[in-house]
Amino acid sequence: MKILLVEDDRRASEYLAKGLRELGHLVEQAFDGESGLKAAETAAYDVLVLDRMLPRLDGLEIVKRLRAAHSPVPILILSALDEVDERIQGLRAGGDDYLAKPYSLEELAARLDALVRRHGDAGPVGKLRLADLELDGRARRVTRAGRKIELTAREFQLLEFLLRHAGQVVTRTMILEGVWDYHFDPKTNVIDVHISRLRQAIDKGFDRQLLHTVRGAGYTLTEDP
Amino acid sequence: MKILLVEDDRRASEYLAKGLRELGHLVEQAFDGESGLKAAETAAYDVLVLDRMLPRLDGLEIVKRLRAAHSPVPILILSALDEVDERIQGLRAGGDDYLAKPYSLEELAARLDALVRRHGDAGPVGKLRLADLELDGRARRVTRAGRKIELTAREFQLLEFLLRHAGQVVTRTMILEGVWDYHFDPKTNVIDVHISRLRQAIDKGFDRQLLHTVRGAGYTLTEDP
DNA sequence: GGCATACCTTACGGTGGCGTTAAGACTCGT
DNA sequence: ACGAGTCTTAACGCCACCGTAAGGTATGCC
Repeated sequence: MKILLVEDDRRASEYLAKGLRELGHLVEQAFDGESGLKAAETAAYDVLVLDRMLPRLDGLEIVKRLRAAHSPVPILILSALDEVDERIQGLRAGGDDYLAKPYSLEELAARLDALVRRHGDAGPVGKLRLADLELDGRARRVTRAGRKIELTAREFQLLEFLLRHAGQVVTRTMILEGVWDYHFDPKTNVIDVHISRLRQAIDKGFDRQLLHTVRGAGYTLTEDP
Repeated sequence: MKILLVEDDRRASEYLAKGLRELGHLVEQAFDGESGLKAAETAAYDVLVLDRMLPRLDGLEIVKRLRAAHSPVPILILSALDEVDERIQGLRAGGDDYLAKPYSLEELAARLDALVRRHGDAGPVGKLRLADLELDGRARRVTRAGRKIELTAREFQLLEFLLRHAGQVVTRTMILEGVWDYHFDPKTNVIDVHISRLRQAIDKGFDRQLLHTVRGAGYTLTEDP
């Protein structure tokens, strides 16, 4: 999923970002409150991770402003302090969860999963499914009709993205932003190539095709023909 | 670990208890506040799970009394409500974490683990097993297909960590945190080396490989090919 | 039908992730 | 203080994966 991480400590930020990326998430970073808020307002994230103490604009202040603007995005707040009062302030400001340093990546990831799940569809943990195609995020495993399918990292990300938007048409631009984190047109056919490979992997040899092209628009993953 | 579960809804209690036991925990149950408090005062638990609303003695009241008696035991509070005020009250009373219904067993278990870990002692030791590979934490002994396998301390820790996350992908960052207790990137290939050695030890000479690489992500221990 | 556009497929070189080996640093027990 | 066992670092080679390009195929418009 797409995460905005706002943390001024460069080292900590890189560390968390790397860890989250390893887990298959798409992470964008901001290093001060102001740019963090701007990013949160501009792009669509599945969840925000905010440090409590930030230069230029405090973490809690960001939360307040976003909530004032009726942004429903789930927010997790990081803090150096494990004081009850700290946590309470975080929640009162509109944060959805709270994690005290030193945080373990594992716990952070688990809470993010839980937050996002609670906020959206209450699907079971990390499992996406369409017809007989199943994707397990935690095990990084894809099966179709029970048979295991080997995917590369990119292919996996792509499939995950498509599954998250199953039934709707996803445009190339959406894919570029959601999977590659490109905010511009690369002028190449990267997407086509990966879609092609993904198709081979998940649809080849099966009767019912799941990955369809919508000419002029993009692609869609659906079981309806 | 040893868990005290105080929940008056019989059905819910049984469900949670069963789930936690399946995860290898030792669960004792109380069905009203009074007996819950008494149990908490008498026996030593690794963690308490309290329902917010309880007959005879409210969950929050139990927390307050235990804290007043300087009991350090970590406490997680369950509640039907996800209101901010509810959560705040729980924390203010001295609870360490808060989980709103509907909770998933998985999330509950994860939070309990996190709570206990944060509170000090490292994980409990029991027996872990995957296919014909068995690890006995107490005896510090590993066997595969009945044959003893000699491991160094690090290798043992590493294997234990992997076994605890059997079936899911563990990233390098997770391993660094869980096994080395590094919260930064050492920029070396320590992990690779140890994985390599561990592989030699547990997989070499066996038909079915258990330790698999997930390129771009990390490693996974699983019996599925 | 012809043309243009959009899309698909295949091939290929570069990159970087991974595995292994070997050598040096460290730790602990004697 | 020495040595055996263990941990970590570094070097090096391999190969899977990614992205680009190029040529082929389908689709829609006139």
